[in-house]
Order: sequence, then C-alpha cells, then structure tokens
Amino acid sequence: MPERKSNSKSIPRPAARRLSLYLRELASRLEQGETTVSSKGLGRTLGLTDAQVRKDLALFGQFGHPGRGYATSDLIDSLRKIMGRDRAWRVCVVGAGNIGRALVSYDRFRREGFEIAAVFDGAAALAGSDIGGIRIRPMTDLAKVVTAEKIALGIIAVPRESAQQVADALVAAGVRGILNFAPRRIEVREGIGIVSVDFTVALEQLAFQIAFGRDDGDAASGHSPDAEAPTQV
Amino acid sequence: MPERKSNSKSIPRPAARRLSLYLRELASRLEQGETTVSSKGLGRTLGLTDAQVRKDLALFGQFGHPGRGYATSDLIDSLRKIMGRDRAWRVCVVGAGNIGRALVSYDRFRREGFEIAAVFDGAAALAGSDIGGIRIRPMTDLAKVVTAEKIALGIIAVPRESAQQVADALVAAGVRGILNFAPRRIEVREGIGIVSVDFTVALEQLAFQIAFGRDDGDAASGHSPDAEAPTQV
DNA sequence: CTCTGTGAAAACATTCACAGCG
DNA sequence: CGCTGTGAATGTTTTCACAGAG
Repeated sequence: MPERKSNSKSIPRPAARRLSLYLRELASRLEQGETTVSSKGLGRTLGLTDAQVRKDLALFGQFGHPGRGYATSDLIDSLRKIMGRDRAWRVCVVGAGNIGRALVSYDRFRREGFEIAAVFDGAAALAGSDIGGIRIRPMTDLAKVVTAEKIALGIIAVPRESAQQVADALVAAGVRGILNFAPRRIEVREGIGIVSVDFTVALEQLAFQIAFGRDDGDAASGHSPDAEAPTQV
Repeated sequence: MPERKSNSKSIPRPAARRLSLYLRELASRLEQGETTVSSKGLGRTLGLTDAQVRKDLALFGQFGHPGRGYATSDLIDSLRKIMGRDRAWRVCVVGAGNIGRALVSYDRFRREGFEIAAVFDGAAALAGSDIGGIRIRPMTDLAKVVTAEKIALGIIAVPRESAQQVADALVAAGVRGILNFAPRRIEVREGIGIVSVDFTVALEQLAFQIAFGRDDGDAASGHSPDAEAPTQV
C-alpha cells in the first residue's frame, strides 16, 4: 500500500470539528461588537480549555497577540480562508421530499455562502413544479446542470435505497463533496468529500446519553464525515 | 471540584457514536437475511477495523461466539437495550418552520420508536393549524402537554435567538434530553442530554475537507452532544 | 481454520506549565 | 500583568497480536 499523502501538517480530526464552532462563535461575538477575544473567553463559552483553543488555532499559524488576544475580525477572515469559506459554494439538492424542501428553504445556507443552484428529483410528477422559486428538475438533467451551473457540492435527501446510486451520479457529474441525509453509509472515491447527517442516529445518541447516564457532555456528534476509509453516522 | 461520578465502566466517546452505526447496519443485514455477522464483515462495511468493532462491543459484555461471529438478531437486541432503544420515546418538536415541519413528517422517527407526540410554535398565527394531522400548540401549553403526554425528549427547531430560552422551557417542563437544530451552543444542567445538529457546520466541514484536502475520511461529524461541559457542533 | 475477547504496544489528542512578547 | 505559542507530560483511543473457544 502506498504512502498516504499527508497534507501540510495533518489536522487532528476533532480539531477540524471545533474550527466550525470557533467560526460560528466568533461571528456572533463580532456582531456583539467584541473586537477582540481571548482563548480563555472563547473556550469558556464553547466548553473547551484555553489551551485547546490555542493549540487548534496554532495549527494554522500565529493569529494571536500576546497580552491582547485575537482580533475577532482578523481571526474570522483567517479561519474562513482556511476552511474554504472565503468563496461561495454552489450546491444542488437531490430529493424534493420533506428534508429536501426544508433544506432548499433554509435561508441560512445562502447567507453563509452556500448557494442552492438546483434541485433534482427522480419523480417525473414533480418535474416542473418548484420550491421557493427554484424549479425541480429531473434526474436525467443532473450531469448537464451540475456542469453548466458549476455546482461543487451535492446534498442527498433521497431514501436510503437510492442514496448510493445518487452519490455515484453526483460524483460522475463532477461534484467535489456530498452531504448525505440518507440513513446509510455512502462510499465515494478518494478525493471526494463526504459528511453524513442521520436524524435517527442523533436522537439515538440522545437516548443513549439518558439511558446510559453518560456524564461527560461532549461526545456523539450528529454528522460525521465518512470518507474513503470512513466512519459515519 | 468534586469527583465526577463515572457510570459503570465509562464508554469512550467515539465508541458511543459507532454503536449507532452498528445498530443501523445490523438491522439492514438482518433484513437481508444475514443471521450472523463477524467483526471483520461489520468493520469492512463501516470502514473500521475488526479489532475496533470487537473492542466496542466488548465494552458491554460478551455477545460473540468464537469461530462463528455474532448472532445478528441477538446483537441487535442487546445493542437496542444498551442504547435505550428497547422502549418507545415520546418526543415534541418546538418550532413549526421549515425544519420543524420536515421533522414532524419524517416517518422514520416513528418507525424507529421515536413518536412525535406534540408540536409547539410561538407564533399565535400558527396555533390551531396542523402538520400531517398533528395540531400546532402555543408555547404556553408546553409544560402542561409535556407532562400530560409523558414527553421525554424535545427537538429545538426555532431560530438561534430563542433557542436557549426554548431549551430552558423544555428542561423546566421535564424533558430529559434535547436535540438542537439551532446554530448555537445550548447549555443544560447536569443530567440532561443534549445533541446538536447544525446544517451549516455540516456543509462547512465538507468545504474544509475539500479546501484543505483532508485525506482520511473519518472526522468531523455533523451532530454533537454538547452537554454540561460541552463541545458542540 | 475461523473468529472472539483482551492484554500490551502504539498512535493520537488534551492538558499542563512556562518562556517570552506587549 | 494578561495572554499567546509550544514543548513536555498525561490521558485516551486505536491497533496489534495472540490465547483459547468452537
């Protein structure tokens, strides 16, 4: 087996998750007018130690100012860049059922730079109708539209049975990553990103916390990137 | 600070996540008629090593048969019991917007033993209307209904701004755990379960995988239990 | 020979603790 | 001082590797 190319420094998996939390919290703080934050303050509201926050940020460079903390706005800019959030992502949703429709109507995606550029559904009956002004297209148009609209990410909101097949079609059409809401593991070839969210698993983790009496508070996490050699939720 | 009571043996946090995956995969295999599974076979389809699977299961007892593997049906029963899935859970949804409506219509919850017994929304305008036959009730009825309907879990599907307040109301009403879809960390007192799912964070993890070129495939995970001394997604 | 359960080793992640900057 | 960045220490999770059961 060939050596796996290890990007730059290789980011601890748990750290990658936390980066999103930092970004979300920082945006909130900037809105509150906090122009500067300390690792202690950030860790406090996220339930992490100050050392943890500093270690995570230090993975990508030196963003802080000794004695002063981090400049909120600058740190946001840096993190956005690191996470690929410094540009808009064009997204398509496959499946116009309950979940698909809710996602298409979820305004936050657009505000955060994830623009839903197309919606597909296999049911001929739905083709031509629309969700909040976005037309539902037949699956047969997928490859054509993904290319024409420069769509980089696909969201799977179809039943379990057709999920892998849809994933294959998305990858063949050229998307670079998939967010999967179907309750099964999706396999994609190396180089394609994958994150899964399973609502039932999320509720089950909750039941487990209660039934088993976990006392630690961190842990399960509702979506999981289940990539090439994956774990998934 | 007092010693934290450690339940039974204390389950590795990542293992708790995987338990849900085992259960989901096992159910699928039983349906296919596979009456027996090996740690290797299970690990294979979930992207885990066989040793990992055995270690996880061994945390709770001895379920396997050397030379033979695990009896699918028995293992499912054991895992269901361990995870608190051997009984029905009554759930309420707070927020009748896009996400709330999609969740109420998500049939899989009921099939898996999570029954949505009530839906609440703060907007007076919605009170009285219904979603798939379930009446939307005003927030003022929350405590009364949670008690009367013996609701144990609450799902938060309201905007960020009111999420913590709704969480407090749910806990005060007596729920034992909360599944949060609002994009912020929710604080609950010790003993109350919490898992969060943030769609934007899920997409962001995907963007990160692509932008940063992560090559490992496991990692981020879309929902996170952000309990008392939490981490959250 | 197949496959589990499990100590022991290795890998990984978090926390500590402190030098050094402003 | 307050606060960052970081090696060293500690704690946790995964993998290895094998004894023993069927």
